[in-house]
Amino acid sequence: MSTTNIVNHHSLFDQEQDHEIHMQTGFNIPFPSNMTLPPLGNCHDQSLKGISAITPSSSLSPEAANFAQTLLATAIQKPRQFEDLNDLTSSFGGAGQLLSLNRSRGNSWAWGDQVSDCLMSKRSSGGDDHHHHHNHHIGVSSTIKMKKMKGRRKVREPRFCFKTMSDVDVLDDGYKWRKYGQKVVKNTQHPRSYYRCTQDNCRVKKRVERLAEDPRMVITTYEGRHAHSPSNELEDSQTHSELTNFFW
DNA sequence: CGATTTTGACCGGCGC
DNA sequence: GCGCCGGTCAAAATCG
Repeated sequence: MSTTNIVNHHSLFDQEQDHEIHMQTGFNIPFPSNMTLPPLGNCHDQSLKGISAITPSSSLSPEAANFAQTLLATAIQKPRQFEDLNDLTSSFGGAGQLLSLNRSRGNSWAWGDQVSDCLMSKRSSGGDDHHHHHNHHIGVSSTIKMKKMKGRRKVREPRFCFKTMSDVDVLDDGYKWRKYGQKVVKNTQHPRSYYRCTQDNCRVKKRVERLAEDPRMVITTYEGRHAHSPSNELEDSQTHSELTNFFW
């Protein structure tokens, strides 16, 4: 077992000093050493540029898919720690078949390319770069400090997205969502939908769209972390046990 | 009738 | 500055 590092986006402007951004990582989970995940590819979707790379789905072995499935469910529903994996409910075994998983690396934030440019140069010169090509890492972990740009201090919630082959647009992830917007995406006929977690005081958002090149693919992007567990009752949490027990 | 969806308005960042 | 674009708001419509 080696370790896979799941990377979430953390972009925090230091509240006191105006000068630094800290990129942080998420968490580590066990990863069987005899399994290889497909290499990170590039995301062609303009709207997702900088958010993450998307892995080619066809090269995913069943084991890897199963692994990724567990991974995703864990990341979504138990983002903070990976203990207590028994009551983890994976809802991806139904209509939506998970084919690929991708982790975010560099990011281009809403306020411009300065951040991502700095990030990229930092990465290419930094010592963490070799991790990119390591088979047993989905993502990369590092802590980066960089200059903050002028003006407003803003906080970006951690984000990650994944790609799914699915007929249904919104995958049941155990949380309850309320749609608050829909926009047409340039160069595709498929709209993008915006959802917010219905839990009070929970500002987690997700958006769902279809890949322009392959409309069978659904791209789900999560932003933020739930400060609560899935409010839905764990009515039939036994049907996913074969998935969640793959490793534990 | 409360909750959710729909859908155009609105807004801020960015490029020209 | 202006227009485009991604994201959000919110009022009306719809749902259950």
